[in-house]
Amino acid sequence: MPELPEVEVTRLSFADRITGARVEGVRLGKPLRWPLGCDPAELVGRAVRGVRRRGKYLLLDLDRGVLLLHLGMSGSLSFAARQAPAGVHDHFDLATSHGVLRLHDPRRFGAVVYADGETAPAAARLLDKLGMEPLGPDFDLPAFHAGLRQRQAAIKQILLAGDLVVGVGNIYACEALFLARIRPTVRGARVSKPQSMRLHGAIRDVLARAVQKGGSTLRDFSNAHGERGYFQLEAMVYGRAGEPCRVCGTPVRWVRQGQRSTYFCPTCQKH
DNA sequence: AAAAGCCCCTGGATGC
DNA sequence: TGCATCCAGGGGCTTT
Repeated sequence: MPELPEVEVTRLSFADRITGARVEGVRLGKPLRWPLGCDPAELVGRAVRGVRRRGKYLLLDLDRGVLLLHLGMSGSLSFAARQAPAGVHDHFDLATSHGVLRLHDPRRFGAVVYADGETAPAAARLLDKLGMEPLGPDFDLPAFHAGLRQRQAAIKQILLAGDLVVGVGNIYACEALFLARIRPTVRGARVSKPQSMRLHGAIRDVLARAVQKGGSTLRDFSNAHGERGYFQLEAMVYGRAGEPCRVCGTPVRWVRQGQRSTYFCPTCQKH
């Protein structure tokens, strides 16, 4: 579910309210992708300094240490003064003096990992290989183009890999490639300078607009207030196989790339 | 080194 | 109604 826009929308929806809170307790449900990495009791009493995002990870800064949260495919966070009793898919609660932060994640591909700092091994293992932040000042066009040129993989796979640019998942990779008029199967090494320039702009544009719309809610995503996103209504190709391209009318085509679905317009995205 | 597959897990939609 | 199959927003790890 959650790509960069959904993670950022989630962050914005509770960061201010949890900042300054004191941890009062932790409740763990069924196992997530990785173990927490510390005794939950150790977290009690610590203060929440703020919430940052790196790629699709949320970093909950404590006065000592950091909690890395990842929403996986089906995760969502809620933050409320009073939470209902935990449901079968609520696998992590962080009770604080300002309210309870709860991770709901049916598929349990998500994770909550404690590390003594973002450079500590438990965090660095996950964060060190991440690429450029597409909405940040470090999303450098020459570096992006050079990074693409040295790879033989399909352009869409390079975007999803996250080691060149982070946060672009299946929906936004399809959408950005459509906006840039690039065929998802083109090898990175064959992407021209004008194409990578368009793609660089399209990634920023589509992610920023998605944040504005509250993200995409395909099934059940909602921010920490329980509000849904609406960007899916503006999708040009994602999930629209067989439907007419919104630009030229050609039926949108579906292909499989590395066990993921890819959608594109064969006319608008010639190469 | 880079690319391609393999899984982790649950649930909803579809088809017979 | 019941059961099988396929698909789903991710990504680390293992194998080529």
